[in-house]
Amino acid sequence: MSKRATAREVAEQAGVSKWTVIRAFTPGASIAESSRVKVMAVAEKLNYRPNLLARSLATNLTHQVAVLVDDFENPYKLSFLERLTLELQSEGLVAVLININEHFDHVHALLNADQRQLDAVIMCGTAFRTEMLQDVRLDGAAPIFVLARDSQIPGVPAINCDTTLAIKDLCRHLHGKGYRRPGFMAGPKTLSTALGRRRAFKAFWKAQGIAEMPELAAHHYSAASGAEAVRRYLNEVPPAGRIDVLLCENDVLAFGAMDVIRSEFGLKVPADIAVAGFDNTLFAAAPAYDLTTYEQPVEAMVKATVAMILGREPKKTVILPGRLVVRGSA
Amino acid sequence: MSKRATAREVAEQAGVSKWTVIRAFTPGASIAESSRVKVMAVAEKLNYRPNLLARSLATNLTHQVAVLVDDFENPYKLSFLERLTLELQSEGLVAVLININEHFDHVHALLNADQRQLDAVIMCGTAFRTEMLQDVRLDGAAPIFVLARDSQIPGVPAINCDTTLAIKDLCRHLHGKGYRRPGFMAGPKTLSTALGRRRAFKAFWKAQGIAEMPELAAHHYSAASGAEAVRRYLNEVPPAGRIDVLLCENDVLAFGAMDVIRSEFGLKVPADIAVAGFDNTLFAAAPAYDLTTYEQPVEAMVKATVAMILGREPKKTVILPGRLVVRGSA
DNA sequence: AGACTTTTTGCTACCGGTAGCAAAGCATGC
DNA sequence: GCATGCTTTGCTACCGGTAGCAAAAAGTCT
Repeated sequence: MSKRATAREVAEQAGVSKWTVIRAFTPGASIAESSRVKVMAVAEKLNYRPNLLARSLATNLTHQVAVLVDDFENPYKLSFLERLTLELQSEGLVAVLININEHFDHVHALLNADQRQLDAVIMCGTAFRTEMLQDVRLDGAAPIFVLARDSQIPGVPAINCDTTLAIKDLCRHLHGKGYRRPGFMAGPKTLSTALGRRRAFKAFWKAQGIAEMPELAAHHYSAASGAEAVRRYLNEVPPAGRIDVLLCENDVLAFGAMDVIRSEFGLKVPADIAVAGFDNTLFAAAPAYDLTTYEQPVEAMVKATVAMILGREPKKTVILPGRLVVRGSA
Repeated sequence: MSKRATAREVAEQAGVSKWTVIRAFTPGASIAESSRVKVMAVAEKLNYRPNLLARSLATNLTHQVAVLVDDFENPYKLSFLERLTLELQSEGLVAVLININEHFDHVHALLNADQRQLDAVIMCGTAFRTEMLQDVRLDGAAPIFVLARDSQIPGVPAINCDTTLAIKDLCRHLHGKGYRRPGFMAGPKTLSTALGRRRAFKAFWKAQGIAEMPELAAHHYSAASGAEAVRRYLNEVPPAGRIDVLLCENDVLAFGAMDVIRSEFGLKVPADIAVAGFDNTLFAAAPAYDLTTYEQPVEAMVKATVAMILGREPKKTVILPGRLVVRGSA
């Protein structure tokens, strides 16, 4: 009794061929209303539903999309996943969540996605190295999209927030507030996204006639790394020579930085050192942090990605503007 | 050129039958070393890899597991997802992430998972109502597991932290610290998990001769709801009659509560009102909150779940002990 | 009623694998 | 040289659908 009913079984009981059963379940198929009703009654009785696996094999479409994630320390990723799954599901697609790590890297994940015949691959991570992808031969494989990050790979479109504009907006705000000794906290150096943000940051302040810009390096995108970087800086630099504002590459780094600035050094944010972040994580709004930050247009980015996956929009890199969120920390 | 190579094509080029090609890719299959080498060379040349979709259709095993999530506001869910995907992937399984919401409820998700022939369903959510499942007829469908929550459904095992023990541990700690006017903040009332926690809380304090225990009701498991609940309470109750410690059903509620207690009412935590949570979210350790909380044994829970999915362990409800994490907030 | 059109139904071939049987290939013992 | 047993290979049937053609049934017109 435990086996699923198939179209053939329904057909037998309804006294039609299995193709008529299939047609009853295919919207727009040519079938007489009378036999549709008859088939549906039997299908209901036998609890029949079409096997999507078999359909996928025949149509070469799985309606599944791989989502590669490597950064589970950033709560921001959760809202991304929420929006993304929501948007995919509303289009009849489903997300296959793949955790990228030392044991299962991007190449593995792509080959796996390919073998599973997934319709598309969304790379939604931070730490991956695009060079790795050059070596993979994926002839008839699923199209790849890079979400919330730049893409260096030819033919692989990126869907990203306009970070140059974002950094400029943030810096303009900070400059307007009167800060003149800016510092920048960057994540892992090898990443191109980080490079772009840093470049924009330096360019802005140079244009304001400010050349000195300490750079605090965080090894990972985690609060602990942000904390460590700012701890090192504050231990090295005496109060007189310190920065008066710190722009962090993302909110999580900023949280770690604020924790150390306040708890370990007894300094005030923003009075002694102002702090700004990037992402507008859930916690950024909490009074405990009250972080000035920049919000990525998550919904628009996700919609653009899904539109490309569905072929509604041409596959090409899209850069969307975000929104400056001013709060008390800077 | 863009189509994927199939076993048949490899077979033709290698001068063998397609079954020999398949055997070359099947560990432990009976095949001569010489032909294995020959096949592999051609496969490499044509960039052939077996089509897992076709395999799934034939074997009735997809090696995919549905993970239903409905609570994307809790950063804790992210660490759960990380561990879960890691564990699944290490066993050759993959997680299909399904976002449960008003438009796509559990019944939809289960039917969808069934049609996609997924091997198992993990319900990893908070707000779903188990009653809904009673109506679904899933004859030969995938086994369902409830993770990090109780299960009321007969035949559906739960893998959960021992919340009764947890609440007792937490309360014992709070009592030991001298608190005598406890309050409890509960999430949505209809949920059985919430009921269990509340019951354990009341039982403990009653045993200590304390009968008065205000209950602050949060409508969702979100910081905003936690904030709102505590705001309402503090506005209603004059300082003299207030609780001296608040145990929240999860960390996120506790964060919201602390925000309001400190920022809106200028009270000190723990001096005026101590606060404790549940989950040990990433942010619980941050100096800004420094939250006393209880850590669920995520890794053990996830391992137990996957072991049952793989059939290594009998499918039955498992309750695992967690760990009290004492910090400054209580 | 017969010719013609349109709708409905059944069919073959296929998607790319798996399962397990039967035949072929090969080495060994007598 | 031949029976014997093991390894290797090829085969048919199948998993549960889709695609599109051909035949059958129903409807329309004169």
